[in-house]
Amino acid sequence: MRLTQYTDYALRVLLYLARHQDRLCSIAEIATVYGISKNHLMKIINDLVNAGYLTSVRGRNGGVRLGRTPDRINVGALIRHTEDDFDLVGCSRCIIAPACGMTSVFDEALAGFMAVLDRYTLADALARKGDFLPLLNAIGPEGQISKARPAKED
Amino acid sequence: MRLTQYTDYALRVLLYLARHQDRLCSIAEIATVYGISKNHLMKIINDLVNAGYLTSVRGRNGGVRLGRTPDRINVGALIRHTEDDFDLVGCSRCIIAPACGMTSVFDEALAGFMAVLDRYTLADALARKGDFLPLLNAIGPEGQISKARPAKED
DNA sequence: TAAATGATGCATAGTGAATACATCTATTGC
DNA sequence: GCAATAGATGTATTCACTATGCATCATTTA
Repeated sequence: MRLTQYTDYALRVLLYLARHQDRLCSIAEIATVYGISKNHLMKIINDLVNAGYLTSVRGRNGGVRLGRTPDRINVGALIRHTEDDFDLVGCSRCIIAPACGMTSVFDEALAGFMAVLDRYTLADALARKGDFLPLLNAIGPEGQISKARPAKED
Repeated sequence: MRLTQYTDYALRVLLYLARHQDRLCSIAEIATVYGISKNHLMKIINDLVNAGYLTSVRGRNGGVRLGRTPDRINVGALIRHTEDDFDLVGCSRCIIAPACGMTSVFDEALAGFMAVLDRYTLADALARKGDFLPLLNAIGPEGQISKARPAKED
């Protein structure tokens, strides 16, 4: 059971921008920090821009920033946006589906899952743990992680 | 967000066998009824046999049957068995993971999801909706569905 | 006007699941 | 005891989806 990397990256972008609300960040910068594909990230960011989560500025010295404050970005709503397939098991291809009691069980389980996510905003997630800026700042110019700061639990 | 077809098929097998507890069913029979790969199904069924969910009988006139009564087959436990990857987003590959507040949010959401499934057994699922045997019986010898009985909601 | 940066579309590659194939083992019926 | 049936197991191939790469266009600013 997994969400797509699409959702993963979208969250990382939002978290990063939430920590840098004072300035514009270029897509190249974010891609380098996380060590992921700039091209892929660009598509995700465009999607987030179109959905209103981000604001983009074109041209020289351009970049992106959050389109709303972190307390107005709901995690559940975001995931509903980035994940489009919530057909947990392939009921659409199963012949007993109309009389199958599992469908309602899964519906209820999914509702339980989303209910938790709906309770949190990006601001809540930021507040839940310590600042991760030191981790981001440990990234070298080529995106490699400085081993001086091992990733340990706080 | 999806579970694997592996889980999907495992559930279908259990539901089918729960409706035919009076006799042994061959893997070929189950594969034909659902119109799915017999080879793939065989591996899933073997897995279920090894886990104690099913009992198998080799040789001529052999087949499989439930290894426990439906009320002792917990849906949550089953899915934990058939799904081995619950790393919803790729936290293991994200550098801010140790300080990221999303991990605990996802842990909580996943717990909410599994909590619902843990509350139900196969017997509950069977009781939730009407009998689907008529649907299964509408299958012809080659596995095609008789269109005389459209799949409508009860 | 050139450089930087986002926007967009298409082609390619990687990954993992599903499927197919082959062979072995066990049981039953004749 | 032999042949047929049916499960057990391992390997290889196909397929779908995702991620990535590449090319090009659009926009802004120094």
